[in-house]
Amino acid sequence: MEAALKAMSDPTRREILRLVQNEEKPAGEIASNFPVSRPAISQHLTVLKAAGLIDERRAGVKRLYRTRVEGMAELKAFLEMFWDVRLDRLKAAVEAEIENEESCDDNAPN
Amino acid sequence: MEAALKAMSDPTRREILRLVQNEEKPAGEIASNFPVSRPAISQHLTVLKAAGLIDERRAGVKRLYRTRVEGMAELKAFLEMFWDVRLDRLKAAVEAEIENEESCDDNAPN
DNA sequence: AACATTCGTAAGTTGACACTTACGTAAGAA
DNA sequence: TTCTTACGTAAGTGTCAACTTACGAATGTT
Repeated sequence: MEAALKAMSDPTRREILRLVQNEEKPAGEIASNFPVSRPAISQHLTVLKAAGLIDERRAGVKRLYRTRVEGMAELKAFLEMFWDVRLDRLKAAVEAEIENEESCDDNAPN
Repeated sequence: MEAALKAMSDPTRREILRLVQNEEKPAGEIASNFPVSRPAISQHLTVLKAAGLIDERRAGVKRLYRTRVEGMAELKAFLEMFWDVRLDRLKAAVEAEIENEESCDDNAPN
């Protein structure tokens, strides 16, 4: 999960995920969409695979990649959980913020 | 947005976000929850603030932090869009909830 | 005034990371 | 077999990020 979030934090890897979202694509074709070298993309694919966000399949001399739905679902669930705690409080937080803008009291906590 | 995702990819910063999710907390109290030094946490707070994920307020000699709901909502909307849920509706709903704090209906459009 | 508290900032170190070029490997074609 | 295609891996480099200690700034207290 930690690895998945870190993998997602790189823009190149996010674009890779987008490219292989619905269809398998060979590494070379994926790399052709980026200005960096093919080995660089290969390393990104390794990171994504280790994070459980993509699957690899060998077809002859090629290696086909595609997003791993389970991994994406796990990451999504983690973030949903992360936000759900706040969503409960979202309304209250906004309301509190509005009220604080109105009455500027000198709160001295502690 | 890039900054927000990168900020979220660090476990210490995620824990900080969790700590200040509902209430303002001074920097020192936040730092007391971690094994690293106080300046390290101060730097994390700077990163989170630059990413728009937390707000800072000065109260006397202290600095109070808490999550910035707009920033979190933006990041959430971005990720929702990423895993291709048709979330134009939810995004609009969240934004409406932030701006139209008057009409607090509990729409949960999934 | 002098001092204490709370905290950010400066400067330096270490390790991780994204990238490069060079090379190795596996599969199919000639 | 030999050659070519499609890759990953190794090794090295520059940059950035997370951390440390030392110090300074701002506020509150005596």
